[in-house]
Amino acid sequence: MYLDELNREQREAVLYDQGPLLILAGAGSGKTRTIIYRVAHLIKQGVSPYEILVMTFTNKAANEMKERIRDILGTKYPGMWVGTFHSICLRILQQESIHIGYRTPFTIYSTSNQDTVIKKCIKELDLDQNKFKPRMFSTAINKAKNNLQSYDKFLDSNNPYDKTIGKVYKLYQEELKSNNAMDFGDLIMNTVILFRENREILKKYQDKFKHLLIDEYQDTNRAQYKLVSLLTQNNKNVCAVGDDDQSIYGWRGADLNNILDFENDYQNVKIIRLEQNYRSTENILRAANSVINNNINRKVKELWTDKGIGTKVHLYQADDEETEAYFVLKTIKELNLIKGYEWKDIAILYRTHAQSRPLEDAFLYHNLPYKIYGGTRFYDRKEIQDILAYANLIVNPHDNTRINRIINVPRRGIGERTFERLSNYAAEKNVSYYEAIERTEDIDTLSATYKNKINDFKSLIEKLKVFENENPVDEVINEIALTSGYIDDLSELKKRNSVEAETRLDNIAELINVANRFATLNPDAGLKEFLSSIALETDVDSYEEEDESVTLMTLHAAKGLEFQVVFLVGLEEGLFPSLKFDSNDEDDELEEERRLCYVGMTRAQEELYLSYARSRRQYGEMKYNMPSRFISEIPNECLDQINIEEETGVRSRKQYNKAVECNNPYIVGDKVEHEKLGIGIVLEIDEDIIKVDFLQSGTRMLATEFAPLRQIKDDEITDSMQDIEPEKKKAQLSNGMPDFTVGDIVEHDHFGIGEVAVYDGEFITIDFNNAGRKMLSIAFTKLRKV
DNA sequence: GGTTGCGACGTTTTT
DNA sequence: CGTCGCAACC
Repeated sequence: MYLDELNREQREAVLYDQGPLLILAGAGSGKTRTIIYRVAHLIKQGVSPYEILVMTFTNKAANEMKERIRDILGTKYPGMWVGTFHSICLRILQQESIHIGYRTPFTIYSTSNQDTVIKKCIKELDLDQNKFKPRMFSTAINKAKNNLQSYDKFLDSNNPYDKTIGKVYKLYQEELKSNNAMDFGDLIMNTVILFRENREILKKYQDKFKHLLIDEYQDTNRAQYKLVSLLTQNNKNVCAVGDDDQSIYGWRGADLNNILDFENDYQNVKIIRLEQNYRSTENILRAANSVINNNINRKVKELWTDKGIGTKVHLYQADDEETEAYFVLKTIKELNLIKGYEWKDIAILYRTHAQSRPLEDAFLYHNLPYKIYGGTRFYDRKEIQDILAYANLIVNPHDNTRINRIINVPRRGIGERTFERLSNYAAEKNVSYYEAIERTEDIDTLSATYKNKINDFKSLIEKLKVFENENPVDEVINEIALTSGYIDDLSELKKRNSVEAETRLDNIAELINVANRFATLNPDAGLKEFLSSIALETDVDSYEEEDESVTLMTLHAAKGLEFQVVFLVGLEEGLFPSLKFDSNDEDDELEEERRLCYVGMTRAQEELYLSYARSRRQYGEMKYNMPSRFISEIPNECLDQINIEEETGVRSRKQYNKAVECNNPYIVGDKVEHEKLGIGIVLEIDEDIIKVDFLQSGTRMLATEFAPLRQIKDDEITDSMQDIEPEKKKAQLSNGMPDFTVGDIVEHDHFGIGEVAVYDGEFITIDFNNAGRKMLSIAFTKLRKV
């Protein structure tokens, strides 16, 4: 009996019969299991699969659910709707598109397509292209759609900036409509509009879906929230599952209040908390719990585990991003060799994609198999977008943006002027580009030569249309690549630039593979379905557990996954948490960063490594960041500091066997020798000025360019030099600074006056009146009690 | 009409 | 450090 496999709370959630149910499921508490068992139970109770709707945020989660429901019931239920918010809405809209003025099939515009259209709008509105970047508008428009706001609200605004947004938004929307295209935001918003304006259609779906289950409810935005509430107006069988501590999509419009206010939105809500964590050891969980405990805006809960204490959370301080990468590499090799972990058991998580590069370099150089998820997305590659533009055109010929993209790709002599004449005609007659193409004879401005060229393009598309009717999708893609001349073009290029052309050809081959897999799995589906499915697909969806390689991904992409070993790298102020917070510490955005940290830490089952670098290249220049405040939020007894001081510096840099280029050769903590002033330690660095604390003569500011300084290597250190540390500490003590306690008012030479917030003997966190919160290493900091 | 070179600019995170 | 867009070149 499947109920035996559940704990008490999980079982209660599965058996709870009618009415709104909120499952607050902590990280690793068996959330997915609970949902699928609930679905299985409903079906066993006689609920038809047709009456169940399960909505998730990622395709990966949706696929996993489908698979596990099938496993547990032993049959496949094709009638059950399980999918992402976007795919569910797409499915509804494709059936009902006529009611909102769209033709079926319409096309979906991804982020990059969106930018293309917006760029065109900016041009058409004659806005200063240096001042107005497409990104500003796409951000604003997406945000508006997430909040169900139309352009009217912006146009009515008194704020000139908002007015401009309104103008672009409006034109953009008209452009989409005439291209018969929708962007991601439209998929949700238009479904809500459809339901609001057509009561009988809404009723149809309300009647159909007797049970709604929503995964990751904490990530719903206003539009998604509205969608759920419309569908559940009459029958309140809504089961929302989520964890407010794992809400990490605020920037995408996710509203934490949707989950925090669930009890107020519905009457007689049953709340079930899943607090037993089945994933991590005690040390990891305690560390994660105490980090997230610093958030104010949350439902208080405390996860527990019976997995045993486990090893402590490891902390490593690196000199720079390269030594950090080397540390990760070295540790992974040891874990594999000594403890027997496999590559696939290990993940490296970071805040931004850019951080993957040094790791990738190190892994490549030392032959460690790895796989990076996300980043430059496969479907965003130029050649893929080009081929898919043809495919989309076959399905939806009114797609002007895509005609524009490929009418002369590869080159077929239809230049800018020719295209302009074509588009002018289309604008004049108020027809789509493709309709204009069908009527080239009417376009007086075109000479016979160019009419012929356009006609050739037309017959290319027409032939592909015929081909598409009779062939599976992978062959259609292949045919496009061939007959468009794209392959020939690349083969030609290959003679001159073999690497570039080679990878592009490989990518096209991979696209054909993807199409082939799709055709095999969905024998009844055609090109239209294939295009919809990949429009909503991301790289993370292709994550495969069987892969024999180490996983690299962003923290966002890691949600929902678990690994035996997790490295969380780049824990530095300014990078993670990413934004520069001034004095207003308890900020929504900071709390979201902290949740992200919590998500990352709770991915680990057995070993968790945290690391930060004292210096890091950002935007091509050296930055010296403080260790992340999140580190100081972890209790000391859970932490195991691998190196502070003895293993940093020259030695590990040498081990990495690579010259570190940098204008300023010093980093904080380096030991240096001055011709006259003797031996000292670098305290602070500001561009090419460094502040050095000399043993004999106190602190001095020096210009690295002129000062007769040299760095002392570790192996040169003589007995007397090794005493630098104890000497320093003694000096501090004799200065009348026995110890600090929280609340002490202190003065720092550079940051000024502040109040001690956290102090653990090693690091001290101070809220400076002017400089904000800083965490400083006590060994390198001169502080005076005031 | 296409290619190459230079300067300005910028980074979270994704369906 | 890269990429992107633009301008001058072939």
